[in-house]
Amino acid sequence: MKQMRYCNIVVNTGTKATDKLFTYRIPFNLLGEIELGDKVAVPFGRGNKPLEGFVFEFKAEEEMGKIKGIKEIKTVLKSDINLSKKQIDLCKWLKRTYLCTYYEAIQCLIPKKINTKVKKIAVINFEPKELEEIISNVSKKAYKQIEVLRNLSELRRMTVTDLIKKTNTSRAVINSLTDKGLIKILNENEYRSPINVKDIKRDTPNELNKEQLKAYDDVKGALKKNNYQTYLLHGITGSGKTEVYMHLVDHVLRKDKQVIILVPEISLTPQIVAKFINRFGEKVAVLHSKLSQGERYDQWKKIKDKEIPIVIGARSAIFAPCEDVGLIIIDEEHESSYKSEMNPKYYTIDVAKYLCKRSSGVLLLGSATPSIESYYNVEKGEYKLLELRSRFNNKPLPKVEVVDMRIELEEGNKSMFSRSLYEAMKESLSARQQVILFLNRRGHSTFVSCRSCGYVLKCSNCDISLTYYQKNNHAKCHYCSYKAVVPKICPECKSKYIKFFGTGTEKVEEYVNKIFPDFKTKRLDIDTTSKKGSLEKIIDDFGKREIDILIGTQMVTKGLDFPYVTLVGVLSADITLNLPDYRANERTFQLLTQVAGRAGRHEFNGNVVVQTYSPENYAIAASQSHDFSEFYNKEILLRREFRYPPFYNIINIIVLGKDETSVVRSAKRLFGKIEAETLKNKDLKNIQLLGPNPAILNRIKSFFRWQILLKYESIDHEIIKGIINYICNINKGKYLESNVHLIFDLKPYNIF
DNA sequence: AGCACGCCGACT
DNA sequence: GTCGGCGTGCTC
Repeated sequence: MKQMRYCNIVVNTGTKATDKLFTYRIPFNLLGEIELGDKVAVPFGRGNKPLEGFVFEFKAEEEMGKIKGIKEIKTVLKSDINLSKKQIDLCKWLKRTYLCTYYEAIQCLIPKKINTKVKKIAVINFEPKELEEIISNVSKKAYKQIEVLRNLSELRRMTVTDLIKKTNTSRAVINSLTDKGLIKILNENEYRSPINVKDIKRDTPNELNKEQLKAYDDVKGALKKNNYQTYLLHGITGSGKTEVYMHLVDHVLRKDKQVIILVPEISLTPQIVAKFINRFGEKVAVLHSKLSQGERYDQWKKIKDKEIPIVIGARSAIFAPCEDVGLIIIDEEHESSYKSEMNPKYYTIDVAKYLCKRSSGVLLLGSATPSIESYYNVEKGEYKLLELRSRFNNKPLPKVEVVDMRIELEEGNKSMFSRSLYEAMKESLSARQQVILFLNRRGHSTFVSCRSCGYVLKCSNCDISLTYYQKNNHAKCHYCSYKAVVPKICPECKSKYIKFFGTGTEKVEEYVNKIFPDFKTKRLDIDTTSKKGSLEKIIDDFGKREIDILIGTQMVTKGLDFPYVTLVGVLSADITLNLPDYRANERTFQLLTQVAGRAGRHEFNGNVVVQTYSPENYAIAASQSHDFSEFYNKEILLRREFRYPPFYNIINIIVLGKDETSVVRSAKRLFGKIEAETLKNKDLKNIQLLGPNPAILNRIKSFFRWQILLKYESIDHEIIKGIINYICNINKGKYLESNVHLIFDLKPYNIF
C-alpha cells in the first residue's frame, strides 16, 4: 500500500467549537510509525499550542483539496491507550446518533482519569515467625528499624504514614528496610474493591429447570448460528435468570469470544456480581466506579488484549474494549440507569445492539418487568421472547394488598401507616422476620412552609423547594446541594408558624423507631450511603439479620435477595405515579413489582402492602395481580393514542443560560427556525413540535432552562437529526445568543 | 474556549 | 507616536 502522508485528527481542544477532524501532515521520521487510533501531539491554533489528539483517518496526497496551512504532527504519544478501527467507528456512530462531540465519544472508550487517592501500605516481606531471627541479623544500631519491624509484624499491614507516626521515625528508616527487602510497600487505592478476591469460593453450575433450559437452548441456538439476535428474557422475580445467564456465558467462553454483562448499579447488586466471580473467577473483570486509575487501566488493557473474556459492570462497561463480543447481557433492562444523562446521552441498549450487530453476537435483555418498548419489539418480531413463569424454587409470588389511604383517613387514621401495614409489620417482626419499607423520597420533610402566608423555603440556585433534614437541622436542595438554615420566623410575614410538610425516609425512620422501639431500623438511601463502605455494611447487616426493618428509596427495590424478608410495605405508590412524565405508570408498575419481589423468595411466603390514594389506577391494579400483560395491554394503547414511544420518538432540546431573557429569546428564535424547516420538508409532515416552554424545573444550578420537544415517527429519524444538527450545531450562531447553550437528548428519559 | 489581530481612543 | 482595551473570528 502507498504510504499515506496525511491524516485526520480529533484534537482535544476542550470546546465544542472545534469539534471536527483536522488534517495534519505526517513528518518523514514518523512515516510508518503512526497507526490509526494512535494518540499524537499536534500544534494547534495561532499559538501552536501542543495538544493531544487521536488519528481517525488517513488521507492520500491526491485527496488533499484546498486545505491550506497544514501543520505537522509533533510526536506519537507513546502510550498503550489507543483506539482500534472498531472503536473509531463506534466514536463516529456515537457522534452521529447522539450529537455529541468526537472527544466526548472518545472519553467513553478510553480508561478515565479519576483521581483516587493512593495509600501506601507497608507489609512485612517474611513470615511472622522469622521475626526474631531477622532482628538478630539487623545491625544493633538500627534500633528504629527493629521497632518498625516489631510493630509491622504484629499488625500485619499499616499505612506508611501511620507506621512512621507510631514508631516516631522517618521515611528514611522505611526506605532502608525496603532496600533490604524486609518490608514491602503496596500502593492501594483508598477505596476497597467491593469484591475481595480472597473471598472467592468456586461455585459449580446449578442444574437448570425445564423453563430455564428452554431459554438457554433457544439462545444457544442463535449463538451457534453466529447471527445477530436480541432476546428478551421475561422472568418473574426470583425465577433464576442469573443461572441462565451463567450457563450462556459458559457456552460463549468455549467459542473464544468475549461477554459483557451489565447490571443497573454495581454496588446495589453485589449478589449477582459475586455469583459471576464465584463461577468464573479470574476470568471476570468487574468495572466499577471505585477502581483507581491504575486498576481501571489494568483491567482495560487486559480486556483489550483478550486476557479477560468476561466483563461485568454498570452502564459504562458497554464501552469495555471487547473487540469480538459474542454475547451482551443486560440485566434489569427496564432500568432508567441504562440511559446516560451525560454527554453522549446514549441509551445502552442501542449501543449494545450496534456492538452485537457488528460482531454477529447475541443481545440478551432480562427483566421481571420489561420496558414497554422492549416488549413492543417482541410484538413487532424484532426481539425473540423467552419466559420464566415460575419462581425457581416454586415459591408463590407474594400476596399484594392495596390499601386506599383515603378510607384510612376517613376512618380516622392519620398515621403514615395504614392499619393493615401496621398489623402486618407486627406479625412479621414478632416471628423474627424482616421488613422492607419503600418510600421514594429522601430527607425528613419534602418542604418547609409558613402556615400563615404560604411562603415555601426554596433553593436560591434552583426552581425547587428545599428538603428538610432533621438530623442536621437544615434544608437542602437535591439538585445542587445548597443548604439553608430553617428560619424560625417567616421571612415574608414574620409569623412563627413555620411548619414541615411531606414525608421522606428520615421521617419514616423516626416514626418507626417510635412505634417499634424494640426492633432495629436502618435507612438505605443516598444520604446514608455516601460514605465508602456504608452501603455494603447496611446490606451485609441486613443479611445477617442485625437489622429488622430496612427503610429506603429505590435502592431497596433492586436485586436484594434475603430469605427472612417476608413483608414489603410501600408507603406511597403515588409519588412516581404523579410525576409529570409519560412513563409515570410504567415506572410505578416496575417499582411496585420489583419491590414486591423482595418478599418471600425462599422458605417463607411473602406479603406486600401498597398504600395509595389512587387504588383504581391500572398500574397499581396490575402490580397487585403480578400481571405484566394486563399492564402492557393497557399502557400500549395509551402510548399509541397520545403519540408516545415506542410509536413516536421524542427529541428534547434544552436551551440554557444564566440570563433568562437571552434564553427565552434564543429558544423562541430556534423554535421558529425548526418549525420553518420542518414545514418545508414534505417528509416531516407528521412531526409535532411542542414549545418553547420553560422546563418543568425552570432553573437548576442558576441556569434557566427552556425546552423544545419534537415528536415524530421513527421512520424520519435520520432526517430529523440532520435538520437539528444543521440548525443547532452548524448554524448555531445565527439563532442562539452567545451566552446560551444547547443540550440535545435524542431519547429523553426525564422530560424535566 | 483561547488567542492573535486590529481598530480606536488616551496619554507621554 | 505608541500603549492597551476589547470586539471579532479562526483554529488543519
